[in-house]
Amino acid sequence: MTQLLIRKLQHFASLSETEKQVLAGATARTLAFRPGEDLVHEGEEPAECHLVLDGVLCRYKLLGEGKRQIVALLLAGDLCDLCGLMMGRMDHSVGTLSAGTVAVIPRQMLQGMLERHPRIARALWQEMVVDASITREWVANTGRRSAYQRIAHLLCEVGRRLQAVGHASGDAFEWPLTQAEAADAVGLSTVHVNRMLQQLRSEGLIEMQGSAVRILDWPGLERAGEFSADYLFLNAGSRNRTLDRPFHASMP
Amino acid sequence: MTQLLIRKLQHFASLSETEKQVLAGATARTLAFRPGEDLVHEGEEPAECHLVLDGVLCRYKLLGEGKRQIVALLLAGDLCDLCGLMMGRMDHSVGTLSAGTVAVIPRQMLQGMLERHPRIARALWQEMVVDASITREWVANTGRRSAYQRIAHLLCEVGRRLQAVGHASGDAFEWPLTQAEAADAVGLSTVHVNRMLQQLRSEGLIEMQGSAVRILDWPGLERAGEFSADYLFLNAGSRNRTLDRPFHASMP
DNA sequence: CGAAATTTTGAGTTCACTCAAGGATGGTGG
DNA sequence: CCACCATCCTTGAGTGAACTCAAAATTTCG
Repeated sequence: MTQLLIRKLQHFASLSETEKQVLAGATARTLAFRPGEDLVHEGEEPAECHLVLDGVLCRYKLLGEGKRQIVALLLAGDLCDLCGLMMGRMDHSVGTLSAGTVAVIPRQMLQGMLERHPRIARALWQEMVVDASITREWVANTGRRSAYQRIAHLLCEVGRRLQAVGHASGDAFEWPLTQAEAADAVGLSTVHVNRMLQQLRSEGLIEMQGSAVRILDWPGLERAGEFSADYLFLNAGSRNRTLDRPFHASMP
Repeated sequence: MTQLLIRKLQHFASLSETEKQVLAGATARTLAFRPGEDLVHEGEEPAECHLVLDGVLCRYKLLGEGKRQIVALLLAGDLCDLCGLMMGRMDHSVGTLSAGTVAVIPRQMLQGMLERHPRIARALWQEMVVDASITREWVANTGRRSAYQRIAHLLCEVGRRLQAVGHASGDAFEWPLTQAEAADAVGLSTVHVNRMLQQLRSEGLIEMQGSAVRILDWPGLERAGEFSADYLFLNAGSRNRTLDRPFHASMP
């Protein structure tokens, strides 16, 4: 259940038994969702914090003339709206792309964890640092890579992240995006996404059947997308890090 | 000196006198820089934490074929490499765009503040949340806006942020970017940046002389760039926020 | 003052877009 | 179980925004 989060946070900070229990008990309830729903809207303060258990969501922004930009994908283990609770207002919306479930963590619960469990607070902070790192890579992706590279890069990222949380079967995984949604994620038109996917398939790098993808040639795909997984911090042990001791944080 | 940081962090959390003194004493020394230097490189762990006092730096990533993408601008009051200290490794490089100075905060000092001053830790966290919010807007900017809009948007952002830290004189401020650098920031070619700037000038929205810009028509420029300052959280008071009480965070 | 960097201009090219229509797919209800 | 509808994917042709290359004009700086 919340095992996902615990496992993930442990990447950053090894947690005590007590802390693990606190985390495990943090979930008030779970919430099932279908594709096309919105969890929070830009400008609102989220009522609670949502943790993805299953399925895929996205952070997105609506721009002029009906344009949309997806600015992040939220997979199992990701927190949807902690930033909104931190700042009192969401700078973006969160919507669902597939069916799935989220765990709901009441804000008092979160507040309590932050106050009483320094290592949890630290781990949550780091979780958000990784989120920011991914967003920076997206800027580079949309800003300076060709259409072909962008799509390859996106495939690599989703694949590696799903593998990391155990939501892939070997090199195959559910592809959570329609081509229109992929277009909104990498800043291309739907038609062009279609053509780039066809090219990747014809080159034998990937294989798609229905909503399932299989990466046939990981090195080839990573080369095609200039992908290096470093920015995902998937293997960040808690060792050898500078700011690596208990600390506190608070509000007035 | 570090007044900049104090003022900024106070946006988020009102600090006690003790905390302000701690912050004021956090700076070990200052470091002057010239354009074209690098503070930290991707992959490294920063030795210390740098706070911009004056001048402009950028976060950037180098991609294949000599391409470069600037993923953030660092202005007075911004922290350059806290994320690197948090994660033990930088996911990007930090370079200077102008001459200026940074304050150097030793990591033990930072560590001590995080351990002993919850509100400072919280404020630093929020500082990074705002950084992430800006990066998301950059994804939207490069992904879904026209060249004309991107340049207008960048001008608005830099102007508003410089105004917020008192580094603008009314509607005029130092423009810290060459056209090649602006191109790397918004994902365009140098030549096209030049043409878009000319267009903005000919439309009477801005005025440039040397490295100084004046915004002649704020509403017009914001309209041109689909700009809304919300994502900058410039006026985020500490009131009415959910996670707004002391908390702690730590490492194993 | 001269060298280097930056900005500007022009012309031709290309990558990705738009528009439009035809297939495929999948879910729903009869 | 099949028919239907909606959504999604695919294809083609023409267009356009932004790119590249190259060179001239300007500014900056030692």
